[in-house]
Amino acid sequence: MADKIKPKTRKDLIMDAALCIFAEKGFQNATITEISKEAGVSDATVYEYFGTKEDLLFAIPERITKDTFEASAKVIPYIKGVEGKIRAILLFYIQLYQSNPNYSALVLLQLMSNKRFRQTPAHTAIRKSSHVLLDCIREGIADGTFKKDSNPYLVRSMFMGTIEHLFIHWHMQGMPKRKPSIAELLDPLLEIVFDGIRAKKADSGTTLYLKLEDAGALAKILQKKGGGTTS
Amino acid sequence: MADKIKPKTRKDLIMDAALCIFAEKGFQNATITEISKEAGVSDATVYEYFGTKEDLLFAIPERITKDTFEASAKVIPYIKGVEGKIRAILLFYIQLYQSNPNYSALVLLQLMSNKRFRQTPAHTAIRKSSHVLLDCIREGIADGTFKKDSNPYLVRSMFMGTIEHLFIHWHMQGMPKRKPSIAELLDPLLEIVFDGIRAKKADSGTTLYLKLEDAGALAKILQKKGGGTTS
Amino acid sequence: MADKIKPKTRKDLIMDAALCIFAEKGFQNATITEISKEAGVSDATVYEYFGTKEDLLFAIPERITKDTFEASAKVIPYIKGVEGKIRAILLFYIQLYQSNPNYSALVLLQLMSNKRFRQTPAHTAIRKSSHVLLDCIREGIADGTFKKDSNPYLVRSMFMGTIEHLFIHWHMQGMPKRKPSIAELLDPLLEIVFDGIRAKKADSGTTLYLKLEDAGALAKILQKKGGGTTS
Amino acid sequence: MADKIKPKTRKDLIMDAALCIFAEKGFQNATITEISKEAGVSDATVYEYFGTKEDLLFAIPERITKDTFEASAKVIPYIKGVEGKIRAILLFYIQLYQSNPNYSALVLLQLMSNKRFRQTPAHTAIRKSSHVLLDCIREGIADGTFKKDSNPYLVRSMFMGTIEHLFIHWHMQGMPKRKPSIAELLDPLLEIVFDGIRAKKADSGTTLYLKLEDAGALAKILQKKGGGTTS
DNA sequence: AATGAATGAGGGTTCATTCAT
DNA sequence: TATGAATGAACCCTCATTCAT
Repeated sequence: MADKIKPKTRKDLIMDAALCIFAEKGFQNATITEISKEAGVSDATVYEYFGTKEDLLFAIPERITKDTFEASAKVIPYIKGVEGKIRAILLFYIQLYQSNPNYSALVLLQLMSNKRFRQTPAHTAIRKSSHVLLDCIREGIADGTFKKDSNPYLVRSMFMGTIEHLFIHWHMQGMPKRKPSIAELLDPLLEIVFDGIRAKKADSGTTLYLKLEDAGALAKILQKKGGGTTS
Repeated sequence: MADKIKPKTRKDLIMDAALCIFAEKGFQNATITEISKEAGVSDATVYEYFGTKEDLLFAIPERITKDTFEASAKVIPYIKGVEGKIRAILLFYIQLYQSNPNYSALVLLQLMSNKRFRQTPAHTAIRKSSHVLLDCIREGIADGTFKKDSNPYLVRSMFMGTIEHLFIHWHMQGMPKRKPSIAELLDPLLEIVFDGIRAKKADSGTTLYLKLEDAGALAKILQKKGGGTTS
Repeated sequence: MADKIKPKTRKDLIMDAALCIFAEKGFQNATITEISKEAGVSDATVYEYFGTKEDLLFAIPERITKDTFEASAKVIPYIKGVEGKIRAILLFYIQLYQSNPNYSALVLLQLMSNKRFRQTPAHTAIRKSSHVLLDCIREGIADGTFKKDSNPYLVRSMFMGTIEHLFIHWHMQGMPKRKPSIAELLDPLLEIVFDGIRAKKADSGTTLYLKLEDAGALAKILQKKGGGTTS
Repeated sequence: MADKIKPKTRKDLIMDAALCIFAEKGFQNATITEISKEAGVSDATVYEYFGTKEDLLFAIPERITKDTFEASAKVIPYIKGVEGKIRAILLFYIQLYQSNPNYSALVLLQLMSNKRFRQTPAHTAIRKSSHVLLDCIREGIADGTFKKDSNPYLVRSMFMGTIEHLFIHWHMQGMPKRKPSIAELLDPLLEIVFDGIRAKKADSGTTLYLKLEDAGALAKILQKKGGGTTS
């Protein structure tokens, strides 16, 4: 456990400064001079490490995204059940975004709408992770956890869209302290979606939805054997 | 109902051109010269109508958004039931975005992350509409349509986030023809969310989740009186 | 003879200033700021008229060269005899170079060694003029004025090379007043070259080299047969 | 004749690389980084040997020019007759330029128009050689080989200007294989110039120009005493 | 109302050169 | 001696914006 505390290299300093400035003022309104000053180096030094202002921009998520998704990929396989896997993936996202607000501001507000970003390794990592999520959903459909007629793309958009929407609004409002933090909204979110797409079969024996006024009828049913509802 | 076909004013021509260029290249990468050329006027003429480039940017959603939400506001009151109202509101959004891709590209990719946009009349209209949606959700909770413990903010984010996510991805992929158009995904989306937040019983509103192997225990409970929840 | 004195346009002012600065300091060492200041306009104004610093460079000889060679082309046809034509062409060059030292400095010292200049209209005009000169030499060979075995390319290089060499050295020495001006050297130059390539006799054209001390032997030979020419 | 194969020093490597790059892209468009990479050393090493980029530029012709003109100076005195001497000097130039295209490109296209180059030792050597050429011409005038009224400066410019012109064009056209190589044009060049400036006196007894059909007349003349022609 | 013409202000990028190691 | 790392100093070029006509 002997931690090698890597001393921050100049390259790291520049990226840190750039993340800070880009997140605060946007890519176009940030200047190299401002970034280099924040990093404590000269303009020219920035160009020693990054060919272009845009290269610098794209280098930032590359480092962070790579680390995160590698960590994510190591954990996911150990989780059993698609619902648990999905929860884990989304939790990674939320924690990444929440623990590094500058990063999430950058990705969600600057990069997502940048077409050239779609061709960077960082975006490839994001896409890959997004694909893992999609596969989990498909797996859930295949193994009967979720309804057969669920649209996995829609479900993924529901997860990612909701989370991104929450973060975007959080950022646009100046990142106020939230009573229910966004992480705390994950389970309610999952509950709603899973509840909406979960297969509810009587005989297979998973879950039962019933209304209490049917209690009498239910009692009878139960004495015979099983029964369920669907939406 | 004699339609006044308004002849396109110079102002409209400029806004049309600007919408087109802004959507295609982004606000920062668009130039006034390019827009004025597209509009068939001179650079200086643009400044006759709009004080700054940003004023021009903000003027575009103002016109469109206002019209749309006025139309929306007229229709909503006539719809009975929160689920129907919510559906109507979201359909307005989707149709607006889908029928005017340049507009949705502008709003979703350029404006949403612009802090100054939040202080424009156009954003006020959007916020108002967003508030109507929130009110519908709250109404649904209050009238027992939705579960008492639903988080209306989360639910709204689910609706809006999902729809925006679908449109953003559609734009980023070059707006391909989709097999299920985004409009066609509205009902599946609603079904999942409503199913996830709908109160399972009209009068009491509590919900019971149980597993069938507890059927025996349940039968006893039911005979006494009761109910519980599981996730 | 009503002269329209064209007022110098801004474009002309810029080109004049640029010619001046480029000739003095060289293309690479001249700055747009310096030129625009000399022209009494702003940097940006230079770019209103010329897309690039290099465009500005190439625009200068275009104007001058075009005028000169048009004038030249009008006069040449009226001159009879290839020697007269050649003299006229070279005189045009010399007068152009001499009356506009900045221009000749630019062309001879900056542009001649610029590969991209070779693809400009100005260079096309120069090439055309150079071709006219070559044609005159060929014509002289064809019509018996010059020796059949003269190499027209070499002869052209002798004319142009000599003139350019004289001007280059004149420039490199700071354009001193010359006792024999370069124009005054034209006739001596022509005399030497023409004398060297002129056919000594129309019909036979073989050449004899002999030394006078062999006069006695020659006399005998001649009484038997023959006679010849030398170059 | 035991050759000392000098191992290429780092300094030589750098100069070789620089010659190569300068010739190809021009002084201004070449970068130290490019040169040092080509030489296999670091940027800083270049500055170990050469104070500035321009020093490096000027160092290149110094080495080559010195060697050449020393060799030239050793040979010339052994040649009898000014025409032979002139021929030898020009042949040295041509062979130098032709055998080392990068060098000639550098000298003719980059250095000739550089005012500071005129103050370098390399240029002094060139000037010295040029002066030897001038002295030969003067000697020819003085000893009656050439016409008394010949302008030695003009004659020198004719030699040097023609040769340089031929080489410049050869370079600007991408150094194509020439049918008559430039070296092969030397004698035709000399023939034309010498023919144009050679003193042609009957009594002094040098050369005779005559046409064969005049043979009869000539025979008579010769029996009296000499005769010549002029242009 | 409309615009041609002009520009101030600024930004990204390059590169010769330096210097501690 | 050799160099990796760093930078100061420019320069080209862009463009939103202005204003006289």
